Amino acid sequence: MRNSQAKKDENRRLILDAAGHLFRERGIDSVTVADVMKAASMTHGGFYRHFADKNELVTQALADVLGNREEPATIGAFADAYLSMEHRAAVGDGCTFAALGPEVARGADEPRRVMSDTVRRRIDNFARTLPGAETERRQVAIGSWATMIGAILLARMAEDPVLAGEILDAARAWIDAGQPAGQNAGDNPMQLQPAGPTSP
Amino acid sequence: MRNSQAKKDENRRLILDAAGHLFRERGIDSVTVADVMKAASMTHGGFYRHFADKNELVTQALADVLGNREEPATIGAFADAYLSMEHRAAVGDGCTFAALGPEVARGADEPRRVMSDTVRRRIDNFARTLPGAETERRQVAIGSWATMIGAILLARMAEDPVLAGEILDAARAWIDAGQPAGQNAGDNPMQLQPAGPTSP
DNA sequence: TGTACATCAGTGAACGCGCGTTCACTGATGTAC
DNA sequence: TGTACATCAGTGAACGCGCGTTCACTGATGTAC
Repeated sequence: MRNSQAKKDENRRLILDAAGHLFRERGIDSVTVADVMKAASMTHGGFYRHFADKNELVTQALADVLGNREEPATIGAFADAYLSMEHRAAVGDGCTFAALGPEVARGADEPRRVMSDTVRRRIDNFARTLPGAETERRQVAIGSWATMIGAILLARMAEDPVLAGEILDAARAWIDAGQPAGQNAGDNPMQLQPAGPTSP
Repeated sequence: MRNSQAKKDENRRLILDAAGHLFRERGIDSVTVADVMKAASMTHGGFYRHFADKNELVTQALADVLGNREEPATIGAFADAYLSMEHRAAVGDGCTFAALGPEVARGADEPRRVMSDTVRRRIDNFARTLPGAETERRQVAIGSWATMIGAILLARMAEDPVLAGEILDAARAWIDAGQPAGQNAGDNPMQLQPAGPTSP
């Protein structure tokens, strides 16, 4: 039962979306090709009509999820969404760096390169939206972003929601304190899906 | 060839050390029981004289590595060691939260509880060594720690050592900027092995 | 202190299962005329 | 425009391999007397 090219493209999108969510939610190693195909409403055999192997899926799913950005306008708005209990809970829809950073960093070359390139681009873009001198802008960009990633990680490691909330709030205040007064202008390009689950 | 109790205890220590290093270096899922036993100079069959299953090893190795602390005296000294290219490279001897946080956070209950409890304890201990009012101390403790964890993650994701170095330096400066002037007193209890590889 | 025996730490083969991947098959799609 | 045929997207069984775990075995350790 051959499918049309349009249907194939649509199915490929379903596979990438399912992979992007499942990988972030459960980790790359723990998600099987069959899991992804099932979430995309297909059986596992057809997978290889779309990708050479699992590693190619990982690479493309990462590139896909790291490439699709449309972001809140200010660093403050971004931090508010990022450092929220909703983002803490929505791992599968949340920040890819926080969900998969360590695993990708020690993994295969191609996915690692995608993530590495994205880190550089994000820092550049983020810094560009900040005021001040080059060095200080990059420092604030890096410092703010690192704080957010570390804080969401800590908040997810902490099982107690009260402690998790304190961590997120403290990080939010810490970011404000670290910036020269009167910031929060310009949009930024950092990683965050639209709040709340959006797919499988 | 039965071993003495002393020899058994010694072997158990070898297993825990090997596991602590291998898990951080390659991730828990990617390290097999046979890998750990081989690194401890034994064959895999004897493993179950020490642990009921792999999950128990994970739990105990985490408890072990998260419990053994003797730390630099000041937050500045700690951040200097933490935000270094040496720590970036020494994943297997480095911060457990940065290496395994996401994987443990989404994994089995017992290891997760160990890590969760440690997060709370570290924040408490860290805040205790800082000056100022309670709220501010905890904010600085959480903010500094989150910055460090996020920064080492970003530095490891970035393949380019120059960019990695910039990230670490910027985070270091960001931490100084975020603190009320004239800090850096008291020791702190955060996660970092003695610099440089120490075992298998 | 010596002797006889039970225990049990570690070995290495084996088992069962789940995973990534392959393959024969199907029938709708697309193309050549 | 219609017809004949080749293509190929997706199916589901099967394969090979590696993993966690089990097990019979070994012989040194520890214990009872």
